[in-house]
Amino acid sequence: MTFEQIRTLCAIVEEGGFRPAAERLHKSQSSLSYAIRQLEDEFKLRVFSRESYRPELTDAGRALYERAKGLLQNVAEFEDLGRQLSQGVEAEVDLALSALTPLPPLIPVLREFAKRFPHTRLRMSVEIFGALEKVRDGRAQLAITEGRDLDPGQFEVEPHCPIKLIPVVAPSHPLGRRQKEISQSMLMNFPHLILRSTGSVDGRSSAGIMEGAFTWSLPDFQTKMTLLKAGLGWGHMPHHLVEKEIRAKVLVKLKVPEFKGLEENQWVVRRRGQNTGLAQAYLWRELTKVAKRKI
Amino acid sequence: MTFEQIRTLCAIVEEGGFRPAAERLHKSQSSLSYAIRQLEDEFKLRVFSRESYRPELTDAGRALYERAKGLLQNVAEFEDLGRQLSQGVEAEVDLALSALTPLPPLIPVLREFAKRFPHTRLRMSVEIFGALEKVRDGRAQLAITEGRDLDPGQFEVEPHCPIKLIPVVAPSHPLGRRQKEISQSMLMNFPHLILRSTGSVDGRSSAGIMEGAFTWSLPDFQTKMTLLKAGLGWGHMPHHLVEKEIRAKVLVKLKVPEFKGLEENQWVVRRRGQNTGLAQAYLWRELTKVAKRKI
DNA sequence: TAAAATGATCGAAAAATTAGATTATAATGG
DNA sequence: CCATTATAATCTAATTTTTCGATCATTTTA
Repeated sequence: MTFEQIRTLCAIVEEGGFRPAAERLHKSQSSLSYAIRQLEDEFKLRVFSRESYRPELTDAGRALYERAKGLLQNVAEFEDLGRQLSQGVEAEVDLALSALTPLPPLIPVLREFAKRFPHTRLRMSVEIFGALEKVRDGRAQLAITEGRDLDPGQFEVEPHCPIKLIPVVAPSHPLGRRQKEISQSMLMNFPHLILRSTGSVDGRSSAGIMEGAFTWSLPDFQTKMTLLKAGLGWGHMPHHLVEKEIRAKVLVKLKVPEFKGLEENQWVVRRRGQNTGLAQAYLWRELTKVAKRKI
Repeated sequence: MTFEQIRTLCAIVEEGGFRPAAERLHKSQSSLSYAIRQLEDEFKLRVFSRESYRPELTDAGRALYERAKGLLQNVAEFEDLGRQLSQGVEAEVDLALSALTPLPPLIPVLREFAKRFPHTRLRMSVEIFGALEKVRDGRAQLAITEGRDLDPGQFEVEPHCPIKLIPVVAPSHPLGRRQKEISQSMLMNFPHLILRSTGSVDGRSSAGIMEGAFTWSLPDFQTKMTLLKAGLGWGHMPHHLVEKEIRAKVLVKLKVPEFKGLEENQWVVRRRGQNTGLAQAYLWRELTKVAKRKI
C-alpha cells in the first residue's frame, strides 16, 4: 500500500471522478485507474462500484476513504514538519526564565510563537540565578534573567524590564510592627528568607543584599511567600508578586534605608556565535520587543 | 515522500542501524541507504549524522521520527481495516431494538463486539413497533423485537426473552386506590398512555391491548414513566422497567383479569437471503445466545 | 594489529509507475 | 431517437523508481 494510492483515492472521491482527479494530481487518467486497481488487488475488494457511469464508493470504499482522509492529513503534517526543519526551524527551543521575571507580559508572545511554530517544542524552565549558566553551556538558547557585568563577548544582551525588589514581612512579625527605620544589623536578628540558587553560583551577592546571621533558603517564591505571610521571617520579593498582598496588608514593607529603591535589572540573553534557528530568532526578537514596550 | 521511506526511517531508528533494519524489512542495506537519501534530498536536511560509526538521529531526524511513528501506526490501522473489509467484515451494522428490550443483558455482547470488530460502526436504534419494518426494507440487518406471525420465508427468527407487560398506575390515581378487580370498560374512563409507533404499523393491535376512549401517545418509556408516576393515566410497562417503582410503591399494579399474565414474546430477527458479513454473523450468534441464557 | 562490521556508492537488473491510444459504455443535447 | 460527448478500463511501450550485489572507506572489536 502506498501513499500515492491513498492520495489517488481521496482525489477521485473529492473530485467525483477519475478524469478531474487526474487533472488535480497532474497525472494521466490511466495512472489513477492503475493505482486504484493496485489498492483493490492488494486487499481483494472493490473500492468503487463500476456498475454505474460515475464511480461510486462501495461500503468498503467509504470506510477506507474516511480513514484515508485522516492519513492524508498526517502525511501533510509530516511534510510540513520536514519543510519547517529544512528551512531552519528548530525541533525544540529552550528558554530559561529567572524566578523574578513576570510571566503575564510574555503570554501573548508565547501564544503567537505556538501558532507560528507549531512543530517547535518550547521548553521553559524557571531558574534562580541559574538561567545565565544554562545559556552559557548550551542547555538553553535564550534566557530572561537578572545579572550584572555580562561578558559582551560571550553573550548578546538586550535590556528587559527591571524588577523592583521590596523587603517585606508579615504585620504580625516584630519587624512588621516597627514604625521607625530599621537598620541592617537589626535585620540580622531575624530569619532571612532567600531563594536557593538552581545554578552553581548562589545568590548571596545579588543586588547587594547581605546574608544575615541565619537564613532559610527556599525553592521558589511560592514557598517564600507562604512563609513570609506566616511571619516566619523577612525577605525581598519582586514588586509584581506582592502588590496585592501589600494592599491587603497581608505583608508590609520594611523601612530599611539601604534597601530604598532596590532594583534588579533584567536582560534577554543569548550566546554569541550560535547559529540561530528561525524559531529562536523569532522568539528573541519578540522578547526584546516586550522589554521595550514595558519599560 | 513515500510510506517506504517512513517505514525505513523507523526501522533504522528502532533496530539501531541500517543492516539489522534491512534484515527486518527483508531488503538489502543499500535499499535503505537509498530510501533515507531520498528523504533527505526531498527536504534538504540530514536525518542521520554520518560522523560516527553508528548512525545517530539529528535533531531534525528525531523530530521527524517522532511523527513518523504515529504515521506508521495510522498506516497499520488502515491496512488492518482493509484486511477486515476484504474478509467480509462490514463497515457498519445496524441493529434495531424494540423499546421493550432490556438493555443490560446486551451490554457484554456489545462490549465484546466492539473489541472484535473495531472497524465496524454499530448503529443502534430503539424502535416502537418499527424494528421489524427496518429489517424488512434493509434499514437494519438485525433486530430484537416483539411480533407475531413473522413470515418464516422472509425472516430468520430466534426466540429472545419474553417481556412481562404490567398494567400500572400511580397510587394517587383513582384506579390506584381501588382494591377490587377492575374491568376493561372501567379503564376506558381514564386516559390510556401508550407509545407512539415509530413504524408505519401502530401498536394498538399489539398483545390484545385495546385502545380506549382516549389515549395519549408518547415517544418513549422514559416519558411514559414520568406521566404514569404523575398520575396522569394508566398504561402497560415492561416488567424490568417498573420493578423498582412497584417495590417503592411509586406505581401499583392494576388488577385487571384480562391483563393477567400478559406477555410479549421477543425475537432476534434477520432477513433471509442476505449475504451476511462477519460482524453481523457474530452479532446474530451472540444475541441468540443471550436469549437462551436468559430464558 | 588483524579481523569483522558498518554504511555509502556505483552499475546493472528488476519492478513499478506513467502516458498515450483504443474501446465499451453511459450521459447529453438537439 | 440519434449523434455527440464524456467516462473509465485496458493494453502496450516508455520511463522512472527501486532493488540488489559488489566494492570501498571507516570504525569497531578481539
